[in-house]
Amino acid sequence: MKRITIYDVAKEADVSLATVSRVINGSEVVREDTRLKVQEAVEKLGYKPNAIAQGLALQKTTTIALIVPEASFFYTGQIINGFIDVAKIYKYNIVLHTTTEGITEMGDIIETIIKSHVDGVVIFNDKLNKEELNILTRYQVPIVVIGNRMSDETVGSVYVDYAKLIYDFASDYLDRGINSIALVEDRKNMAMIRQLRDGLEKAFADHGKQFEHYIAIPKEYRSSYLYLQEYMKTNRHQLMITYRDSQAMAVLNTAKEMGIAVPEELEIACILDSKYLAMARPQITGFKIPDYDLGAVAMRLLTKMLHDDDVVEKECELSYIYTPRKSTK
Amino acid sequence: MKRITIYDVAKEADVSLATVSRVINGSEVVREDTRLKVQEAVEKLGYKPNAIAQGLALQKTTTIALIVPEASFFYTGQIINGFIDVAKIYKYNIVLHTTTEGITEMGDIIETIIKSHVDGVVIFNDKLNKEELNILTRYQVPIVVIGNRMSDETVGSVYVDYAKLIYDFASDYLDRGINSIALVEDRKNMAMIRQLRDGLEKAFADHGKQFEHYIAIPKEYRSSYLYLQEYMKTNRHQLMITYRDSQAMAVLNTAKEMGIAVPEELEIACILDSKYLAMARPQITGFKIPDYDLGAVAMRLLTKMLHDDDVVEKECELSYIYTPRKSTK
DNA sequence: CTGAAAGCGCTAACAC
DNA sequence: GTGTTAGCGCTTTCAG
Repeated sequence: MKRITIYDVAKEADVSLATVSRVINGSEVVREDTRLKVQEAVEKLGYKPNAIAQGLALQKTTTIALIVPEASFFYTGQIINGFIDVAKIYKYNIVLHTTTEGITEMGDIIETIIKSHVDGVVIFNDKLNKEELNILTRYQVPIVVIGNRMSDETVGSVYVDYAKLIYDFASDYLDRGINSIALVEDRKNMAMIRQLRDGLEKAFADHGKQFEHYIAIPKEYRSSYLYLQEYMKTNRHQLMITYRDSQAMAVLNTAKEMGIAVPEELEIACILDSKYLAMARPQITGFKIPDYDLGAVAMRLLTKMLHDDDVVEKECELSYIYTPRKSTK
Repeated sequence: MKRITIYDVAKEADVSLATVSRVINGSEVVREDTRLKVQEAVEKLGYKPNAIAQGLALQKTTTIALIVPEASFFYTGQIINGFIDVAKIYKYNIVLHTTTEGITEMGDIIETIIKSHVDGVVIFNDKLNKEELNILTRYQVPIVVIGNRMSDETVGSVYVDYAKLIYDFASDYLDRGINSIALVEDRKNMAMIRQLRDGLEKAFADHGKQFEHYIAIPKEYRSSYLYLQEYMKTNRHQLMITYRDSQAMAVLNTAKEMGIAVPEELEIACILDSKYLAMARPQITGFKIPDYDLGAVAMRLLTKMLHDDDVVEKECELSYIYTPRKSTK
């Protein structure tokens, strides 16, 4: 069965292919009865316009590329969900790219994106260097970055100010004289951690102190849990802040094993909130990061950049919600 | 800056566009010096072949569509990861579609998929009726289904036999005279639950008994946790099996609150294993479902169907790994 | 209101 | 070896 084309429809309806094209694109200037004739033919033949050919002719694909890191798919998943939901509204298809450490370099992805002539790209990735964005820009692909604040002519961004988040949080503790605060790193997300560290250091500096307890989990440890067990044998803090839920749970479990009372002796807070935090006992304090919204707003911003020529607000800061639970006093 | 085409390169290198085409496609029959001349021009101009135009000319897009449910993105995320990893190997792009309850009907997705002329589609979705697959088949799009066993000329499938999984698991308990077994449903994944129920019923039947404790969580409950608390006040079982990790944790937490000893008085097992199961205390028994592999094998199967004309094994059953932990005796 | 024809960028016979 | 040319399926002036 040969795939049927606009030409077949034209013949069937006894009109020119130009007319068929007008009908399927909802052009106003077609007489009612010819429209019906065409629609019947379309129906009868089961014709579906070839998006590839349309893309070629129109010089636009109505698809946009989304780049995310392979890791931490739970958080990423929400971003994708938000993203796709609004992409749908605007009828955009989305092609998904993931950057796998060592396997798929960003460069290759950029390359295929350029070749595929997507209308725009949204990038949620830490290992993001300006260089690569510039290549995209050179090929005039509109870009929205998730997670990093940045913008210029063709790039917009949607982000949460993690530095401010942790600055405010820690300052409150420092105000109350609680100084032994530790931050558990996450190698998977260095840029994010960078921000957290900056915020924390600033909070300490503003209190005339210096931040010292940055817990970097050595590469050789398979899970942060194993290392934290080790670490907590010889180190005690009043507040431990982790990036991921799994790290917070590791700290909590270790504390339990060691008979450290949470939150009385040790308080725990996690940056990235998740439902699992609420399932732990005691429930762990977290910050609701608007992951879904990051995706949704990014896509929304992109459509704006695609359609409105006038200047729009290219930097969107989204806010988090502090969600105190039982692991903090 | 006008997007530069094969024609520009041809002019720059002073050859015909056919030659340029040969070079970029690695045709052997080009003389070395012309090849170099062309490559220089490509480099100088920053030329990237237009995949859309190639798609039109070649009648193939090297992209495949992946349909997943929006919900439960953790498990889904792994499938996507596996899927993408092997798609990369074969240089396929992937366009992602999600079926949102009430918002995006499968029908619409099928429609856009047909229009976009992807080379194949992989579907991981419960609400999957044969009807819709047939439409795809009619337009000769090769399909691989994840999760349901089925196949014919143009469709293959990759799945785990949940019925067998739970049959074996429950039988072992029944053999030992443990009959009070309950299954917690999950409304999000009815087809899966159907299988579990079938397996359980069969196990009971084969032991001359009847399975009775199917715990359906009423729609009005926001979280299964709230309902399970309620339920467990008046119902006691020896073994409770849940589908998701969150449900297992809800059962565990409730048991703790009520002073029910796990696993002494109540055993808990979860079908879909996750790292969170290992973080609970006691750690919860689960079955490692090869989610990543489901995605990877599906994509692998699809490429086979795309390239090899000869018959291949169209049904792949993947096996789970029983992972006993502290919540079972 | 409708048709003819010129592309969109690239590939693939078919010549030379 | 390399160039010419006819599509791939659709959109869009430009005539009529």
